[in-house]
Amino acid sequence: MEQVNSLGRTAVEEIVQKEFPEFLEKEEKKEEHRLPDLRNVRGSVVMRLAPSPSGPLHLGHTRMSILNDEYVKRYGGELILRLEDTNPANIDPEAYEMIPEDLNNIGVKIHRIIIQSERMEIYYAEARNLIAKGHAYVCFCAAEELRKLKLQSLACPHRDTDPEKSLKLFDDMISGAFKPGAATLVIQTDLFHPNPSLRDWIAFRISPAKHPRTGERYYAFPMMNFSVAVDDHKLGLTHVLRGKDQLNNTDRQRFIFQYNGWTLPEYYHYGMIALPGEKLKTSIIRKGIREGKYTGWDDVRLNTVRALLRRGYQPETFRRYWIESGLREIDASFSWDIFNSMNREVIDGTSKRLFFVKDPISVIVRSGPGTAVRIPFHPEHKDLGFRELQMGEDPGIYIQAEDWNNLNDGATVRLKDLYNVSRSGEGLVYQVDQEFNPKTTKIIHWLPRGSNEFSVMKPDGSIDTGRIEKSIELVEGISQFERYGYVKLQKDKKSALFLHR
RNA sequence: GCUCCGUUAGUGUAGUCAGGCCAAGCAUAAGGGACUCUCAAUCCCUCGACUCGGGUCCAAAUCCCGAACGGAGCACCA
Repeated sequence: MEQVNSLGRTAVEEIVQKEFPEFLEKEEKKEEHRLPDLRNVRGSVVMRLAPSPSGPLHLGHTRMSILNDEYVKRYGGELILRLEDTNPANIDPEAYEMIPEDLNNIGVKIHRIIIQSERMEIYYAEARNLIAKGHAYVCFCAAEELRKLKLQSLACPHRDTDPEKSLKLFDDMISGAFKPGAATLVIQTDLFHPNPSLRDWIAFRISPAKHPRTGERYYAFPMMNFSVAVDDHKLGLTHVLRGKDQLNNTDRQRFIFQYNGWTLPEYYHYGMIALPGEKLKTSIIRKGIREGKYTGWDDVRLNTVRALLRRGYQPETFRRYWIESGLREIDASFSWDIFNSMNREVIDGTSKRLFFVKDPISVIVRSGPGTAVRIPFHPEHKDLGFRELQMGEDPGIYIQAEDWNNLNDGATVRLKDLYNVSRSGEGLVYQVDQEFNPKTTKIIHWLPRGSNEFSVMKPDGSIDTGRIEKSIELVEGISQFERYGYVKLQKDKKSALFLHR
């Protein structure tokens, strides 16, 4: 093995090519992760994304977005963005714009946008339809009361109201005859259903909050289980991808399909993904932004799509990650290690290298020749160009405090791409004719005195300060600061956002 | 407590529907090495898993039963 290794890569490849061509072929067949086929696809598919417009999309949303997009692209058909704004109390008017933007930015193609608050008459009509068939009734029980009865499989006093009267009561309800909380429309299912959460469930409730889009036009709003079932059918969905947390809801919605004789879409319930770190609820972030704790929805500390894109994560990375995660029903935790590694793979080849000296200390190099060095922006992609570090007359340089502290008196270190120096007291001394051996001499990066001040904002909220090469003027976008990590440069060229190592 | 779902290495997954080619593949992490004037990238090697117990079968990660563990739901939220 050692012998083989000592040959170097090209030599080994040549030998393998000559002697064992079949190995190389096998190598190329390396399979990409592929999503499983969907059941019962007839020609094309119709699928949907159904976020509630309570804020912009976050990391968790990208999974369903990418998966749906992938399948629609595979089979052809339509991807519908359905904004579920039937709870006026939980709507951010700006989200109607932010969500399509976020989707577009991660490369998800939306064919049609549906807004539920524009479809209220449809829901009312379907509700009347079910009431008339005796599948729903207007209930005046208190929330607690109804819950208690259901747990005991007992009917509430309003369950037997005849359809005629229920229809009248429903019209009263939506036109504002009852106080908030006083009346609901309940779907009749089976009081003896073994799963208590499937017994008679609420389809409409009164919501007095002013709706950002419909104002005070509507007084009673459908619950998601009702509007989702109606829309999934009316929009002709063939396949529905949703989280496991929706399993009970799927079962509830089946009743609507069954009562109407509608054909069910194919449902898939993928497992929950635990996002590491504190789970920040949209409402908490919004509050934080208002109070100035966060700079906005794209604050580097947040896991919103806009924050992650701003830091330099690539649309391709989201896609690869979620395709690899697939549709499994197992709960898993999100792995930043793997996510970052995928992103690194996407960006490395085009990320220009720069020296960023964190916590710089200024030291003098005695008897060093004033000189300039020319370094490629990328060690393997010389076509990305070169940058220059100019020592000039000033014998002073910056190195990282950490590197200085690790350097014993008399010890030698390599100033990358320059020359060797050794520590002598509080300064460095140029080492003439010192042969450089990377195996024994540690390499550190450095900057000529006079380099620009710079700071890096990190996702944990901390800030690294230091100095950056003047040639940052020639670089934009994502850069790799050597021995530090990948960052996204800001337009001002005075700061960057930390991406990952 | 009730209902439903799941359980492959530290992490993410392939394989499970149609049992044998799985003494379990890939990625990532970790350790070692090659290369390299970055602690990056690239390349090589190593480490490491079918939750447990029964059953069916010539043969089980794969089918059946049970247990344990984990998760989701049990809202006039979505």
